[in-house]
Parts: sequence; C-alpha cells; structure tokens
Amino acid sequence: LYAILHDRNRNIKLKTINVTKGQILQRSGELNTKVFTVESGLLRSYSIDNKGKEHIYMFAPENWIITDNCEGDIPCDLYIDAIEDSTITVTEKDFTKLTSDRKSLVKRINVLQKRVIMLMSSPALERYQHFVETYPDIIQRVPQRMIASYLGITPEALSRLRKEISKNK
Amino acid sequence: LYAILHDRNRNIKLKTINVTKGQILQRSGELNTKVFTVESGLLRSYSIDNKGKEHIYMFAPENWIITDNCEGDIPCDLYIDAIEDSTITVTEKDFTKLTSDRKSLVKRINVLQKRVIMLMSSPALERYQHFVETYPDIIQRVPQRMIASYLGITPEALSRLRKEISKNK
DNA sequence: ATCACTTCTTGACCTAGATCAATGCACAAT
DNA sequence: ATTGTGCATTGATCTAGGTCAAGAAGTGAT
Repeated sequence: LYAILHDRNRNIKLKTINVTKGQILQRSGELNTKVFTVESGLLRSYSIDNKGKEHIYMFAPENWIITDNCEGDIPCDLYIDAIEDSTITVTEKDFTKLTSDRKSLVKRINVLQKRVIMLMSSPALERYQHFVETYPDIIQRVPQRMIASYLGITPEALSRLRKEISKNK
Repeated sequence: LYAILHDRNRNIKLKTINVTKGQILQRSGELNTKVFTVESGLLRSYSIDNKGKEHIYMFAPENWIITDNCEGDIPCDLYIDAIEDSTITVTEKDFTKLTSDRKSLVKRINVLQKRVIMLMSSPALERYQHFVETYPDIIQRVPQRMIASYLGITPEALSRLRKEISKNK
C-alpha cells in the first residue's frame, strides 16, 4: 500500500528515519504537518509552560503514532523528541487522512478521556498506580522525572510517593 | 441521508427526543452504545470519583456531539445529563461509524489535547480565563459550580478567583 | 581514577487550593 | 408573605504537593 501510493507521487513524502536519543523532531511554535509512527524505540511529546517547565503529554513506544494534533496552519503546542534511539516512519498529515482509520482515532480519544478524568479526580498516588498498571513497560524505560512530568507532579513528589508505597508493603 | 439509511432499516435506530433539565441519559457503569447530538439545549458528561464528587468532562451545547467514548462491551465511566431542556438526536455508535467523519474526531482530539495540557501546566486562574475566552456563551448558561467542576477546582476556589479578578480591574 | 553530569532522594519550608462551617440570596412552591 | 432549597460568598483552617537546597549514587568521557 505504502509503495503504491508512494509511486504515484501524490505529494506524499514517506520515509523511514533513524533518530538518536535526545533528538528533537518537532518544536512548539512550528507549523507541523508531520505524523511519526514509531517502528522501534520511544518518543515523547511535551509542552513547556511559561515557567519553563516540561509537561509530558504522551509517550509513544513501538507501534504508536505521535503527532501534535493541530490544524494545518496553526502553530503547534508540543515538542516531540526521542527518549531512546528510535526508528520511525514520517508521514504527512494529509497522507494519514487516507490511512489512519476511525478506530485508531477513537482509541486515542479513549486514552485522552481517561487521562482528563484521572487528572481531575485522582490524587497523584492513584495516577501513578494507574500508570504503572497501564504501561508497565514504559516504567522501565524512562527516568522517573519523566513519569512525574506525565503524571503532572514533580520528581520529588513522585520519589516520596514511591517511598510511601514501598513502606506499606 | 438520515432518511435513506433509516428506511433501509439496517438495525439503525435514529430518533429525536426532548429531555428536560436534569434528566439523565447515561449512567456510569452502564454499557453505552449511544451518541447524542444536541439540536438545542445543553448537555454535559461527568464522572463521579470515589469520594462522590462530580467532575465535568465536557459541555455539549448546540451542534455538539456527546458520548462516553468507551468500547462496546466495556462499562463506561461517564454520566450524561441535561443542564437545560434540550432536543437531541440519539444514534447508535455503529451508525456513527458511517457518519461522524474524521474531521470531527480530530477536532475532538484537539480539544482534549488542550485540556490535558491546561490541566497539567496552568493554575486555576489561567484555566478559568481560558475557559471564559473559549466558551463565553457557556458561562452564561451554567451555574458557577459546574464551571468549577470542569476546571477541576471547588466552587469556593472559583468564587475567590473571580473576586480576585474583579478586584484587579 | 577522576571529573562532569544527571538522576534520585531527603529535609525544611511554602502555597494553591481543599475542606468545613456559617451566612446571605435568589427564586420557586405553598 | 413565608418557608424551603440550591447557589454563591466568606472566613478559618488544613493538606497535598511545590519549591529550594543539599547530598548520594550512578554513568560516561577523558
């Protein structure tokens, strides 16, 4: 499928690239028309608030799609970079119109819904436990401060939470 | 279009109903296969945490679609009820597979993305101001405690924020 | 081996927002 | 008119988590 569309040369760029840990693929403020599909490795997207603090919006391990979900001509909010050396496929957003199906969009909305609900209604401890259960693999692969950032707390707070948990066992 | 599909009688129920203020359309824990399209009026979806506290997930004024975004056989997390007397169209989720287009899903993801980022990185005051700018009409139509719930704070906190704002003007 | 760099931890203190409780206020029902 | 009933406000206090600062412990580069 990819090949066919590529051959027809419909203004579609589709390439597989290798990125190294730390490499930034996308910056806040840029116009973004790219969607990244992770073949191997781990990416993340994050915003930086007006105090300069990072807030991780999403982790993208193997087989995830990651992008800043913004309209074509509006500068986007998120940075995207590689947490591990990764191999990724880069597609234009308008190409994903053809491929990314309803199902995966709905799935993404599901995840976001849970996220919003958790952020509003659960204390940090529960958010952490939920994260551990839901993404046990990611825990192993990223530094704790990133987990903290994803959970919306400071690394210090997470450290104390974990201490508390290990004490109560 | 509706009429045609309806006529063909493909297991699709599509009806327009009137609901009165306070009427509950959907409860957490139920299996939900419905999508509500608001013709007129105002609905909301919300979760109730384990302390019994409501957290508004979404407001749906005219022309919005509201549903619990959960898989077919998984009990859902959200309640949906009417804040105003409303006229709504009820469709089955599998019907929306045919109609709800990519564009509206993507739009929804946009809104959620902003929401998550705001929840994590902005203090209550900024979230409130952002809400006022983004949904000026809704402010007029719902009690403050619901705005507070949407923002993830208590009514008391919102009251004090507003006091602060009016003082500084 | 050591220096630089980053992560994690711990302690002391601070603050945004929560909680609890009382009061005032509007408006609907009798 | 008056008695609810729910909403908004205000005050007093409390707490989860933030901030700041200082170690400890791991990791890589020279």
